[in-house]
Amino acid sequence: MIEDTSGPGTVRPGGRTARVREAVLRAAGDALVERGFGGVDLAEVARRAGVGKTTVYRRWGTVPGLVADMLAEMAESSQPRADTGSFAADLAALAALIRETLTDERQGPLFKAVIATATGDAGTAAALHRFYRTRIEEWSPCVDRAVDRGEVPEGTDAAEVIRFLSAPLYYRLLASGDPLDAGTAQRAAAATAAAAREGVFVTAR
Amino acid sequence: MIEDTSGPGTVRPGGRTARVREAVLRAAGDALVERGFGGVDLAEVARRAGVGKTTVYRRWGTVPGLVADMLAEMAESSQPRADTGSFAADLAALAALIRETLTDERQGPLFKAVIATATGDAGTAAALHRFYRTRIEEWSPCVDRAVDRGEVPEGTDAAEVIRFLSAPLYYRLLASGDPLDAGTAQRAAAATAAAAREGVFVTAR
DNA sequence: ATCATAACGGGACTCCAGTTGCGTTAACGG
DNA sequence: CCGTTAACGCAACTGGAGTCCCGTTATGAT
Repeated sequence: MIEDTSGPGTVRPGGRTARVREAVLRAAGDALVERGFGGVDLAEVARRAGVGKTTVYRRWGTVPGLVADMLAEMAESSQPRADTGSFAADLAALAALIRETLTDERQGPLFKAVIATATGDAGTAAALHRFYRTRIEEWSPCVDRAVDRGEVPEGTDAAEVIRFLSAPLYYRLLASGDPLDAGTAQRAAAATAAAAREGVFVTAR
Repeated sequence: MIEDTSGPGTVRPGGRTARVREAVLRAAGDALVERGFGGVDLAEVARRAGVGKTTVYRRWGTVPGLVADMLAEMAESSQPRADTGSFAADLAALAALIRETLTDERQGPLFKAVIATATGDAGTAAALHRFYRTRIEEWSPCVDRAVDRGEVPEGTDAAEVIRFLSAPLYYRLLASGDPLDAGTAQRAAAATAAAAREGVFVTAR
């Protein structure tokens, strides 16, 4: 199975192909929000995107394939990062941002559907993990600055702090079903800050 | 659409019906573990359970319907609760137990699949939320005892403590994909204990 | 401007998940 | 033990998701 990369075997990501991808990903997102993973069929996505269904089946093949491509797209658009000058306030801002995202009328159901898809497909799972890795890296500087300011101990694992902050919100969204109110976000920030100050997230070295 | 509950309209949960339910739920669990939600069709479940597929379609109708019934079953079998005499140790024991469950070869994939199913079906979601409510209530006494011993402040919300303890483990299982190692469970316990001691989970009253 | 071909689109076709109709089994009340 | 009927099982049916074939469009290189 050796691929011939010589000759005029070019790829064509421009013009029409890009437009088709954009339209299909948008339609797929709409379908996921409305029906969730499981209620999406590619034929309908194709119709709503104004695209031949053969195209969708050929390029993406399955719903998980489509979702994986969506996640690659989502990982590129970056979020604004807070910089208040205080560790606790930075964490509170991030917790509030995550809460707003997960309670958003569109984003909430979309994240649910995407995560559900990832539970059953290795490729989608890999794309999802890449997405969270980039998001976590974007916010890590908040923790690193807090270390520099002496608010939390040297050696604190920034990524682990962000994960612990996010976790309670995702837990409610996906598992317990308890309301995602502002108090929960505040508690998540306060709990993470308290634990970080005590050195719970210091990496053994 | 008024149902006639009078007359000899009896329900028959005994004998054969119970055996069929047991066989079908087990087969459904196996299918969920192997293929995940999305890769399960009721016809195959019926075959593996040694049961007519009409029966499965009539009693449960859809995969989410089946999963909701599984969750009702799961909510009944209770877990052993630790009682070490120390708040930190109790939390560590619970964190370790959750970690073992989620990394178990069968339970891990099963929980993933069940949660994925719940994201797309209100009935399954309700059953899932009931499941977690009962589990959280089972472990709440650990926190209440800690309050009695004066290890954490009066007014600490036991359910919220348990949720915060569980969350990091579920977050890794479902979202970030980072390894669910023993250290993570320990950090979850330590972080929750630290936050609880500082009164983060004290309910405003 | 021209050409080779990557990528798209329409429509017929297939296959099987889910439905329906009806006969059979066995649970439960008497 | 017997009768009623809830619940099950078999087999035929159907609708639409996913596949295939082949013609069309338009991209990118020259």
